[in-house]
Amino acid sequence: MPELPEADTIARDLRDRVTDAVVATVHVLHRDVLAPDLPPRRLARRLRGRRISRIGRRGKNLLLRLEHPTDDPVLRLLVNLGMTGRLVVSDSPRAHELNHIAVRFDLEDGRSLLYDDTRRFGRMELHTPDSWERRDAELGIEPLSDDFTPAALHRLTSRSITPVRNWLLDQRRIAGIGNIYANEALFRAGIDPRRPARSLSLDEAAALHDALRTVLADAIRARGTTFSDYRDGSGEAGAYEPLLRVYGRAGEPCQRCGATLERVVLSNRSAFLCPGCQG
DNA sequence: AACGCGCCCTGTCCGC
DNA sequence: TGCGGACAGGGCGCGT
Repeated sequence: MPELPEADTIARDLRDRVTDAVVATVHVLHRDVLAPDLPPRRLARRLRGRRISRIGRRGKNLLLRLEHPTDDPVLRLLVNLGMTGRLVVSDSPRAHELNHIAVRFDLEDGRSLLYDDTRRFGRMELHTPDSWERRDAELGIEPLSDDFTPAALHRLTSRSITPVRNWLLDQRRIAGIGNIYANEALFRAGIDPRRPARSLSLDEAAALHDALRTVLADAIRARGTTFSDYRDGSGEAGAYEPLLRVYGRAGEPCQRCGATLERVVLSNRSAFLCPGCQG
């Protein structure tokens, strides 16, 4: 379940390994991971000969900047990893473990960048500067940026009646939060995930703001959470899972107050909470 | 128009 | 041993 910390970890790994590599050919093995307006042949034709000049992240999406030796405009490949997407370089020790390679980017140096996705919930989009500008505008604020302040969070939440856990998952509001870190942050802020977003006081919004930043930064430091499927850019698991305080821990005692942690369902998706700390 | 729901997928786990 | 069902949950299309 790659969220912002997992995407960040993968971007850092790939940055070290494939920055300045040049794409030779692209092989699409499962076209359903490509955006509907991106036929495999077009992806291959447009990427051939391009240099991977920069690797970044926007929300939970990976962003590969691809430059051409002539004056062609820069292209950006956006990779949303969905639930089970992985981006691994072929010379990683664990690359042979990939069983569901959907797209293979063969590089001129003989290696390949492999996109593996068991469930094929992931999507790739290829953007021109113009289309990227529009796409970027659809994504919400970066939670680790300077623009994301307690006041900004309070202002954003103040107009929505949806449960705050659901609210946090909407990428148009804040970009990069998924179910794991939404639940973890709400626990640390002492806020019940079922509460309407607009019921949060300024103090509570400030606590949530602080919790989100702490949880995301800690998870980046731990190279992400491997709950079941996530792997980093070398195919390795993340180390944050043991640090989760509520996610996936229904029935266990709360580490803070000892009450039994609960699982509830909001919009067909699990939410986890401590009835003592988040009442 | 904001919001909730069902669907897309496959692998794993659990109960019978 | 095998099988059906629940579950995982990001994002999108649709109905309200």
